[in-house]
Amino acid sequence: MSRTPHHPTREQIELPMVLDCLSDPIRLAIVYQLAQQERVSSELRCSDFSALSGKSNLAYHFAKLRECGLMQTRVAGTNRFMRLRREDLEARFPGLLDAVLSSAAKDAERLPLVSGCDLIEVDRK
Amino acid sequence: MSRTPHHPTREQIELPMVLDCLSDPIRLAIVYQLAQQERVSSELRCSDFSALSGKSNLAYHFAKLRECGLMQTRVAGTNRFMRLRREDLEARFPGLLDAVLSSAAKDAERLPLVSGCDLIEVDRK
DNA sequence: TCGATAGTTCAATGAATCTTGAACATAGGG
DNA sequence: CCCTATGTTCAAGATTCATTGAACTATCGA
Repeated sequence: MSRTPHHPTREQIELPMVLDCLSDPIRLAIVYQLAQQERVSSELRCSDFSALSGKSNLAYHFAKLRECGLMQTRVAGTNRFMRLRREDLEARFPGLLDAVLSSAAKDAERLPLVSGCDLIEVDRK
Repeated sequence: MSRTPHHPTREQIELPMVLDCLSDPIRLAIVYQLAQQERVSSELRCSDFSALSGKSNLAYHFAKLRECGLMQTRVAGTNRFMRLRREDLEARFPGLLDAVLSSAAKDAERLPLVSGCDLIEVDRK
């Protein structure tokens, strides 16, 4: 559990995998919330997403989001801090992430996008 | 077989379904080829995609593309003419389709995007 | 009317996916 | 040093998905 999880390099990011990752409502909500958080701190803990599903199911979705290159995990003590790989995504597929995010924002009422917690208070490390 | 297949209304188009549709390489290739074709005629027959897979598998993917609102089918005799629902997509999720298409174009070598037939000669009806 | 063509529909199979709970590993606080 | 909190991993289940071939429908042309 101590090693940093595997992430693909920028060039290894594949379009179908990215789209497939974003097509799951829970993962879309995770990415959406991470994007919202970028204005404040750019990182969130796993437990910040507990409203979306159970721990073990979230770990499964986190793994998929890492494997497809959408986000990165930094291990710090017993916490994992996740952040969007925005620069890599933008270099690889310009405009794609923002187009998906603004589409998701437009449909916020229909999607399980983080009911309640708009922005999360941050005070860490 | 004579009735026009079901299509969702503009407002019924859902983001996760659209992304899921586009995450399949064959469907992405279909959409990509339809977009290429827009410069010439905006419509293609089912058989124009026969390089991608067999007839019955293509019918399966066409159905998914219709159900999620990405394309429309017009029945004309024994042919079906398909075209992108670009205006509806643009109204619903502005910029999304173009972002995906330009991302696909950037990765054209990695994707099964219509080997060979760049643009298809059109002379119909 | 007969035959060929264009697509769909159906059934079946194997693969992949999502979800859950239990067990596990690791770090931090008393 | 124990106890707790944070996440991961594993096994199992149910569901969905992609692919294939065969059967079918409907239209057009000779």
